[in-house]
Formats: sequence, structure tokens, C-alpha cells
Amino acid sequence: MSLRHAVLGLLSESPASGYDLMKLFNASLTSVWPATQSQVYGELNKLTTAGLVEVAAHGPRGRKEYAITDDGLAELRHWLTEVAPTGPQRHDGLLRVFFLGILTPLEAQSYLLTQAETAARAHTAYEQIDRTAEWDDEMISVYGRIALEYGLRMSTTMEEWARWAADEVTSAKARKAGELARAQRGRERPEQDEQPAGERHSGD
Amino acid sequence: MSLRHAVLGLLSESPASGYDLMKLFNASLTSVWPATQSQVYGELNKLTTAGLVEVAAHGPRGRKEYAITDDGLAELRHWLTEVAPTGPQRHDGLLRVFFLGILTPLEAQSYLLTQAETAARAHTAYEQIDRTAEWDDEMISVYGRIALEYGLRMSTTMEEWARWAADEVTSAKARKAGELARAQRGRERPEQDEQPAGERHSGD
DNA sequence: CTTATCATGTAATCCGTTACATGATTGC
DNA sequence: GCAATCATGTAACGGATTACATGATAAG
Repeated sequence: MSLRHAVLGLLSESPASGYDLMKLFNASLTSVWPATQSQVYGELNKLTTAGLVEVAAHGPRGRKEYAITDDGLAELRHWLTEVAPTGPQRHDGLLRVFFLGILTPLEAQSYLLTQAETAARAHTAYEQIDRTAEWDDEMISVYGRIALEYGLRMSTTMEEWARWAADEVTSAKARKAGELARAQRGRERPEQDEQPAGERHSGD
Repeated sequence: MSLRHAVLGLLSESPASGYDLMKLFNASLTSVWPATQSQVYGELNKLTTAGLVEVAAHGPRGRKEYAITDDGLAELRHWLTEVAPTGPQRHDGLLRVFFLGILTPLEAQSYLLTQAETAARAHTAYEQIDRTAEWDDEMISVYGRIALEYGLRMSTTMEEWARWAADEVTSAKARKAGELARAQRGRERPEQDEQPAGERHSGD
């Protein structure tokens, strides 16, 4: 139910039209709560019916400027203080990690290093925003800066983790090669030292 | 479209029934790709129609044991190697941060410190898993360990960030109080005692 | 024989995505 | 006049959530 609260939150800063809100979503909330135009207009109508926002002014081209109501502000406060956040839920990049075992170690490493680069690029983008934005001492921007810092720290951790993980794959490969060598020495029917591409791991 | 790939991924490790898969989802994939029972059973039927999995055996109580097909494995490999991950998209905990300005600084701090505690508890839970799980040297568990490390590192970063953020709120409050005092005195008198614990790292 | 577990499914509803449709006003 | 921008909406589709429905079998 958080699209509703994202809209209420933006309107708590200043009145805006659906069109304005879309710009705000794309400018500042893309990475935490993306929304499409359909969604925003639909939600504004629902919020109006529920009495949490109201049309404060009509402008040219059928523009409707929405403002948050007292009920809306109460709902926003309630959400901020009483409703427990759930945290990020789905992460398809990490989901893939669980299944990297079906790839060759080299392919798996390549995947992890790509992840590292993606994180590094994200970090650079956040730094860019940090430099570009004017961080005046207003309360509003204190929290904007805090959210940005989250992005900066998370992308750093992500990159470090991915590089470490790629390295772990190397170590594991080495360990496995060692085991194979030992097994070869111990038995009479040695196998090839490289596994082609179709090796299954059903022997557990 | 990643539910499909989560199911394929689990079936690539061993054949399983829908019931088994649900246990696996709840045991190991809850935090990266949660799925409900309806979804899993529905997806298995779709996957069977698409020829990516097949019913390998029938058991008691109408149990259907599914196995991944060659086409399914090819699809899984394709997804792992060719399809770019999108990363986590929605984060309602961070979304709230953007709107903490409508709360009092104390309420905002309380929110951030609760986030820190949640992260700390998550970290402890991951450590518990780390200690409990048997990390044999199989390839499968290499990647399980890597995914767990992600959780460990991210929860640490999250906790540190939240504590830092709570601190920032204090500094901002202090700055604002300072401004008010200066405005009251009505004269210019620059002071240098502020900024208690605010170590910056993106040196500007 | 009764309960817990195993096992599969359907229906309703909501949320999110993509695409389509339409029109008013401003600036050149 | 024409293009860019401003501005709002609807329709179709698929994914996710919740609730409901049903029954078989193993264990006590």
C-alpha cells in the first residue's frame, strides 16, 4: 500500500498536479518507489474519494492541483510512526546467485564482476547527485541527504561483496581442483582435469 | 518474470513436488524472492505446458514430482547469463526517510534507531544460519554461503547507516538551534564548536 | 479414529506495467 | 500553423496476495 503514502508524502511538501508528481517520482523516488503515470493518476482519484487529498485549484489544460488534507497528513504520520516497514523484498540479482552452480566457475565469476561494476556505476551516479544538489540547511534536505547516503553506502558494500564473491569462486575452484588431483592420484581411472559444460551435480 | 526462474533454479538442484518447493521457498528464498503456494502451483502448471519442467513421478496423495527438462535448463542458463538483473526496486523503509521531515526530530530519530535495531536483529539471524548450516565443500553451498555473506554485509551497512543518520538528525537540530539563537541575537558571530561526530567521507 | 501433515488446486482482488487515446496551451 | 510540452485519463494483461476448498495418508 505504499504508493499511496509516496503520493501523500510528496504532497505534504507542496501541492502538485499529477503531472508534477510524475516528475517528482522520476526525479527523486525512482530508486525507492517507482511509479507509472497510470498509477499516479489513479491513486490521486482514489485518494480524493477517500478524502486524504483534495483538488485545491484548477489550472489551464484541465490541470488539477492537489493538496493534502488533514486526514491525509494524519494517515501519513500514522504510516511513518506506527506501520512497520517491510524492507526490500525481491532481488533478482541475488536470486541468481543461488543458482550460479549450474554455470561454469568462469561464467559465475563474470556474473559477479558485472554486478560489481553495476554497483560501482550506481555509486558514481549517487556521487554525482551529491555534488550537483544544493544541500542547504533546510530540514527537508537533511533527509534527502540521508537517503542519498544510504545509496552511497549500499552501492559500496555491494561492489565490495561482489568482488569478494568472485574471489571466493576462485578459491572454491582451487579447492575442488585439489580434491580432484588427490582423487586422481588415489584411483586408477583418472578423469580429465577440466569439466566441459554439462557436468551435473546429482551425486549427493 | 523471475518466479519462473526461481522454480527452475530449485528444480535444477533436485526434483521436487510443489509442496517441497514451497518449503524450499520459505527456507531459503524468502528474503530474495518470496512466493505463495498459489503462485508455485500455478507456475508449475505453466512450466509444464511450456515444456520447461515435467512430471517425473507420481506419488501418494496425488503428489507430482517435477523435474527440470533440457529446455528448462537452457532457459535457466539463458536467464543467468544473458538477462540483466534489475536489482531491488521498492524499499518502503527508505521511502519513509524522504518524509521524516513532517515528524519531530525526536520521532525521526526513533524511526532511524528502530531501523538500526531491525538490521542488527537481521544480522544476528544471518549469523545464526551461518553457524547452523553445514558448509561442506560442494559447489552448491559455495553460492549459498556467498548469498548469506550478502545478507551479513548489507545488514551491517544498514545498521551503521541508520545510527549515523540518527546522529545526523541531532547535528541538524543543533545547527538549526544555533541559527535561531544567532537570529535572536541579531548579530553576526561565527562559531566553530558544532559538528560533534559528523565525520564525512566524500571529501568536498 | 482422530489429528497432523502432505498435497493440490480455484477465485477474488489488488498492484504494476505497457500501450493507447485525447486534448489544451505555449513558444517559435 | 506547428511542434513541444503540459495534462489527464482508460484498457488490457500479468503478477502477487489472501482466502477458500478438498482430499489422501501416516502416526499416534
